[in-house]
Amino acid sequence: MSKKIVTRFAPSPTGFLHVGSLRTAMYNFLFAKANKGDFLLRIEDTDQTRKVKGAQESLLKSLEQFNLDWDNKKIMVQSERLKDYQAAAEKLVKEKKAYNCFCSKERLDNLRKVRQQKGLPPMYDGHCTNLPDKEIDLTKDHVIRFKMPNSGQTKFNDLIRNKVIFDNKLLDDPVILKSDGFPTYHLASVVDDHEMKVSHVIRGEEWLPSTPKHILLHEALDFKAPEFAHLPLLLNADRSKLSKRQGDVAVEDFLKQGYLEEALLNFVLLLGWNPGTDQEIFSLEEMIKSFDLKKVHKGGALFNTQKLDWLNGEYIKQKSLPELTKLCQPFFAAAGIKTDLKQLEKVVATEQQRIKKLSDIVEGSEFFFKMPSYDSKLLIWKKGTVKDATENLKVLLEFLDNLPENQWNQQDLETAIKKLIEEKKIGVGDMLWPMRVALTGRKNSPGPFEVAEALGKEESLARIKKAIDLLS
RNA sequence: GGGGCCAUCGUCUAGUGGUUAGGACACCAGGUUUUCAUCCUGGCAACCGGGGUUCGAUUCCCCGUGGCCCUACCA
Repeated sequence: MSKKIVTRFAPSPTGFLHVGSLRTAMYNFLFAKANKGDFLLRIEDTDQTRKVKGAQESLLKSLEQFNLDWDNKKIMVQSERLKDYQAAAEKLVKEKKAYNCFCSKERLDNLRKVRQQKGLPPMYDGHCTNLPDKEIDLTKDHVIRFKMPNSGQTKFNDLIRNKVIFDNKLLDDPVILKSDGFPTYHLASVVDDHEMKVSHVIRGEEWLPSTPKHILLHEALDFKAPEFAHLPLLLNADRSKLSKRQGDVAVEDFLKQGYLEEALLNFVLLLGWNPGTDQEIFSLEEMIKSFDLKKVHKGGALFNTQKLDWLNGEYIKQKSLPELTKLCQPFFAAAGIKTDLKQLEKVVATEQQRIKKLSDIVEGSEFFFKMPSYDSKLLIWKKGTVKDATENLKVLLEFLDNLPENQWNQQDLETAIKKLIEEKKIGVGDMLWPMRVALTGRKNSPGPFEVAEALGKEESLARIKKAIDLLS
């Protein structure tokens, strides 16, 4: 039996969950679950300056919302493990695999500038590599740098990209321990991945260039390096790495707009992966069943919400009415519309097939709560034969007035009114168009029968009366 | 500048040493419908370029071009 599969998601608590991170977390989750392994969580809060209050809680909440449940009860938090990183760094120094560096920020900035002007790679020049012992004063500000080999190559087999090769002499000596005693990503992630027995590191492509450093670090620490898989990036419309300011990137933003978790997850799943079949809609269980890391793409994918809108519409159509109503309620509330759930359900029913996002529900159904003013000309059907809808509306009004209350539902209304139309030899549209406009005040809206039901008899009759007044 | 990664319709993608290069979204047209939406039918639309290898390359190799990422005491 081969080793247990362990993956991890390791976000930095610097803000809300990013859609790209959502995909990374999901792929890690799916790969682990597809292989009966563990999906672990770690918080990478080693940069004190970028840490945002509440971000960790928000990240966890988002993952829970998407049902990406992690397996360890206790989440590893890097800021609580400083001693381990320091010990690892000191061990490397003792073994001469790393060294103390006292170079000031000014010196480094200048070094970079000079080297760049000369057209050289802006690497560290090794100034502190072989400092004599007497010049080492550990009470002074310093960092620890990991010494990279200056010859040979580091190769590894990326699970998505296959063989990747780097020349060691082109690798910079990375800082692994900062002057504030915190580790950098490189050290912390290596120490932790080993500690957590991570078997597969699945992360964004931006980490590909530093992977040789991580492999060398594992080796220097006598750790066995995990497998690596570097995911393609999510891109803005201009093909740059997906970022804020070109639109929403936080998962929360999308949820606020009325995208459903299932739809967002499904959408992001398909950005860089597909099962090789025509299936496009997946439950989480189906995702786990079909997921295969080998089928992940190499090229980046544009984050284009056109297809997300479609997917979201599909998921909305699949919802049960009570469930959808509950989901829509906050959007109504935000618009100042407070009605009981039963009434709301009728309204939502008229819009379920029509909306792409939950937020569309408000704009689509405003007329239920407040009759908009409209031009009387709108009551005349352009394709119709009747120049004046007044007569038809009067017939309708009288008919509806006499319709028993218990027949006031979409089905019975439709049957009854269509029968009436036939008896009176009125054109279907000549009757239904003005009826619908009378009820909604809109050029486009749900059908007249469903609207009438949702509105109720009293309000429907009142609106038809008003339409007749408007015409005379 | 250096290094790495990548390259099929507008977008997400399938796929192959010989295919009418397939699907989905978007778009367009038609049908259904009182309107819009839904639904059904149809249509438009792609293998970055140049060299090889080969009887034959979209597919394999090389070069180029383009895009992206990295090049921090950020992750």
